[in-house]
Amino acid sequence: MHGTNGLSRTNGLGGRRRGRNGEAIGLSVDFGPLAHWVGFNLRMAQEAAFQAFSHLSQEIGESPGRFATLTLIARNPGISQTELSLANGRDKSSLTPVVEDLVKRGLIERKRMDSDRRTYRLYLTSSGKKVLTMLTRCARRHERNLDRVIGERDRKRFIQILKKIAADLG
Amino acid sequence: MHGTNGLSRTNGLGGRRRGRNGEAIGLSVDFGPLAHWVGFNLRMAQEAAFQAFSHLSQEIGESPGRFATLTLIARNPGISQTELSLANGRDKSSLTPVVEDLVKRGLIERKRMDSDRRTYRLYLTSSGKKVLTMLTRCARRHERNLDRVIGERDRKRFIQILKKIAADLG
DNA sequence: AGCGTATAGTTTGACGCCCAACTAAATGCC
DNA sequence: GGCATTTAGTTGGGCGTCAAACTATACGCT
Repeated sequence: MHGTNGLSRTNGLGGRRRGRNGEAIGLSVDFGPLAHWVGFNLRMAQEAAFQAFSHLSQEIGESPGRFATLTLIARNPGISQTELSLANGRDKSSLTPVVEDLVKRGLIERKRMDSDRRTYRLYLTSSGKKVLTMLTRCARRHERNLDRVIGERDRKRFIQILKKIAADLG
Repeated sequence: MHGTNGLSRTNGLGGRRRGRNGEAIGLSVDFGPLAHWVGFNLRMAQEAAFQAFSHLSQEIGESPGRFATLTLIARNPGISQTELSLANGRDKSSLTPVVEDLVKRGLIERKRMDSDRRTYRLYLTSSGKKVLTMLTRCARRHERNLDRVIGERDRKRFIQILKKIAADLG
């Protein structure tokens, strides 16, 4: 160890680098304009939140990506895969393997429609409902953690802004 | 088309579904608890912002992921790959192909250290600086768009909260 | 009825990411 | 000096994602 290691990730603002002879060194990194930009911080926050939820949901043996999918099916029984993928913000092709897996594991059911034999309709099975209940508990715990970080005062406004970003840039 | 299609993505809040006989249908989707949860909205916002920047940066023929990497090298000349990956919030192994590509295209330079022959030090080349300048212009445009959506009044606080989430959950 | 167009879902290929295992080099301890 | 431990970076496997091409159904117009 030569003194160039041991990066601290703690200081949220890009810390000053303490260049000796023009070289950059550890212990703090200059984030430059990244520190003030929304895009970068949005990515870092999302990543951190996702990781945290991922750990929680892994405790009950479910992948975090399944959660939004199951919730949306539960709230919109009979939803089609395309509608689902739009609501979930993913390409419809990404949904194919997910749906396959959920069907195989008996968490959801797909039915062909009579009137339009192209579309499927998706429904939660009772075992899917059980899993969703557990995942939801998990998510609530996660949300409580986030709420503590954000603070009750700013929470509503914060979510409003997130929604606005998703809507206006979509 | 049977009336079950044409999902509207516009209404940010999970709209009411208009179930006829218990079936869910298009035109609006019930997001249930997802609508109020930070995690979901964080993901949607990040995805939207990323997509938007991706389109902008593709106009100048660069992948959006390169941007933070180049900026961090520019601000911290001689940074090591591990430091870089930490600052950037990615696994160090993800950096290997990126660095390879950037070196091959002449945007950065790697030098072995004499004192510790395991670590590389990364530097921007002059052509790398040119590319970064273009990318930065691009990013500023992107940020202006985001600022318009967020509003100048909330911007500072918003970024503060994002930073706090990344720091506290990291 | 028939043909062109639109739509639902799948397939394929590429990419970026993580994690775990690995190699090479440095450090610490005896 | 020698050997266990730590560290920097790479490799390989797997996963989730997108975009484009594809299949099949449905719709509209004449």
